[in-house]
Amino acid sequence: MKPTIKEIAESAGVSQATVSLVLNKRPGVSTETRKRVQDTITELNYVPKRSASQLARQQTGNIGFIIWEDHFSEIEMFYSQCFLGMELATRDSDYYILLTTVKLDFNTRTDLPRFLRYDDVDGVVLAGRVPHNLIKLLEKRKIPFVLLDYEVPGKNHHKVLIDNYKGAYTAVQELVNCGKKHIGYVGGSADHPSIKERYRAYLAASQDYGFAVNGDSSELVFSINTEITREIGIAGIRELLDKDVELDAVFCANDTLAFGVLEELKRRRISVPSEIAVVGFDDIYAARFHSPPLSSIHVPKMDLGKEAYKLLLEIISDPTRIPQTRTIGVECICRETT
Amino acid sequence: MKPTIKEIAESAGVSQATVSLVLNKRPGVSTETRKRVQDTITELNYVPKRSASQLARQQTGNIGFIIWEDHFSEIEMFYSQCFLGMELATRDSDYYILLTTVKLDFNTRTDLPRFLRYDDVDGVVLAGRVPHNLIKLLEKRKIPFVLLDYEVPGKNHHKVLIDNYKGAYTAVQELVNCGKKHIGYVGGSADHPSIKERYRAYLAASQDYGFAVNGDSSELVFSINTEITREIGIAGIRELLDKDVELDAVFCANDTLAFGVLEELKRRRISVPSEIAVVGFDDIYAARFHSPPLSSIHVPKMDLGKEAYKLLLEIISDPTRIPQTRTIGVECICRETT
DNA sequence: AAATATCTTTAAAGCGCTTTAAATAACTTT
DNA sequence: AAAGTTATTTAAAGCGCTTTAAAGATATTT
Repeated sequence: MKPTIKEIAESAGVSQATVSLVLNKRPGVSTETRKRVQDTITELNYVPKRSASQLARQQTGNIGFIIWEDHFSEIEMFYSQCFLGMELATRDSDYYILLTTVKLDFNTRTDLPRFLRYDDVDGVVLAGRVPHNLIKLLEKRKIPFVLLDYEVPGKNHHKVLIDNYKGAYTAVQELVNCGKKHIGYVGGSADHPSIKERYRAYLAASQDYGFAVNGDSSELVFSINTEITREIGIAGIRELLDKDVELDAVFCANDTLAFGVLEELKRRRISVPSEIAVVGFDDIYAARFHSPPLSSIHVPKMDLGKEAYKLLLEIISDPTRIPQTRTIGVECICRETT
Repeated sequence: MKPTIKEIAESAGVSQATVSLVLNKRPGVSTETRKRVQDTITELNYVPKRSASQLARQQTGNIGFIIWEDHFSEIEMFYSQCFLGMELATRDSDYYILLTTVKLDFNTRTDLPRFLRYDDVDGVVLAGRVPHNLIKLLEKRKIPFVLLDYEVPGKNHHKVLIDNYKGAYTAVQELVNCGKKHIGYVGGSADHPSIKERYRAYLAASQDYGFAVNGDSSELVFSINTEITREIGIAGIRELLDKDVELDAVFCANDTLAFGVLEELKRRRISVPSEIAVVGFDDIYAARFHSPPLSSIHVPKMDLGKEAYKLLLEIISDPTRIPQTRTIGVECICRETT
């Protein structure tokens, strides 16, 4: 049988309390005793039992990771990578992560993740778009949580976001640096907070670099409020092209759109990037392997997860802390479309 | 404060033991008492504390899910989907799944997942290719485990596999049904157990349907033992085409290869499927969206996970059980390349 | 040297369940 | 109606830690 703290105490000739103290690296133990205990621990190959310490110290040692099921299965693996980054970050703590998916139209009563139903977590990370009633429930139950790459307009939550504004601005700058002067915008999901930011940055850049005509770049913009697909990208570039305004570059709100744009450009035999340059956003896996390889804004997904975790830890240790937003930087990866 | 079993007992006018009995749906409680207890439980909104019951009953209630980190990040999401299926399956049990990744060249001493280091799991699922020293360690420690879509040649482990043989055979049959008579094979990773099976099935079918010349179909085969990529697919079909044997269809050991094959076919302006039909294996996400959409063998990934979980439960409850293999069926999805 | 302050160490209670063994109640048999 | 069965119920011990309050050592002041 595995040794318990009692065996260690006896074997080291001290009390259980002392062993517990050294186990948790707490002060109040003389250096010699500490060493002696340490040694018997390694000698007897002792590992403390989680359930016992959890019970005694009244915490679960788990943190939940909740994600909309469609997002998890998504080909881009954005949130899976965030999860991975977080998992890596937890490795030198003693938190375990419980990953689960939820439906977007989920019912607080019937669909609640088990770890919430049984109060088995000390905190929760909500990745991407999640049901608002879930968020409300967490607030009501006073369970510490942080939003990852998501925000509820008008609400003040702890969250970690990617720097959409800076990323988009950088993307446009890249285009400008390529000598482009008439930079269009193709976007979907117009009410998504991230997309809004990207659009806002585009607009600002269009002012700053003066490719807005009389302060108005609307002629260069295609923005629609439907789910983002490659087809939307195609439709977008078509509209801009057919409008017959001058156009020598396009910033796309994300890579999927950019693929659509490139597809249509190829169909029309418009050369990229010489005639029209393109840059996307997200730097999804396929961007690198696309032909031509797509220039895009790279998002350090693992870092997002790691940061969410670090923030959550802070909230857990001080639940009264006022909501804060942490922003993760991005960078432009230039490939062959610029 | 949340009520404990003691409050429930008092409120229902019974002993803690009785409450525990009804909590665990165990016999030995009269129907009326059971109901009364049940009612106070719901009334007081009681949920048992996990750590307490775990401690008392000496089990962890966790099961580990280990996957090679490269596999987890893979674009096909094969194992993530398995995980999802498993997670779904656990929802009406009270097991939590702890997901972690390992490096393939991992060191048993330094890289051991925490839940293994601290004995925090009742069982483990190993998804896909995993380090053999990990497997050995689990055996030595007598931790119940099942392999998911993987096997160690010559070793007898509990495992759940996809029916590679049947799938490949079905694929070839599909080609035969299309009226094809000279069916080639393009494969990579020749020493991978799954690929071997697929190849074996191809060979058998070539006999059965008589497209092997004098019992020898080697002229129609391109098989190489390197990592599978699209380029290998291209190289494969080139070799077969340039050999100048009759060829009117190709079965590819997986979809990635098939994409390569289709690319080269398109380049050579060979029409698909009329001149050469193609079928892949795995039915990855991109298969459906490829142009033309690829016919492939669909693998129910969620079912794999679910089955692994069910098998693991059985092993946990009876660790002496002799190793068994469970096979998950597959089906041919016919799209536009056949 | 006595009194006081500081540092170590520990006895013991408590966390919230499960389970065993014994007590009690409810039926059946003689 | 007493004895024997069987079905219910429960007291109490135990799971393996943490933590508090107090005791015991040791060092510092008067």
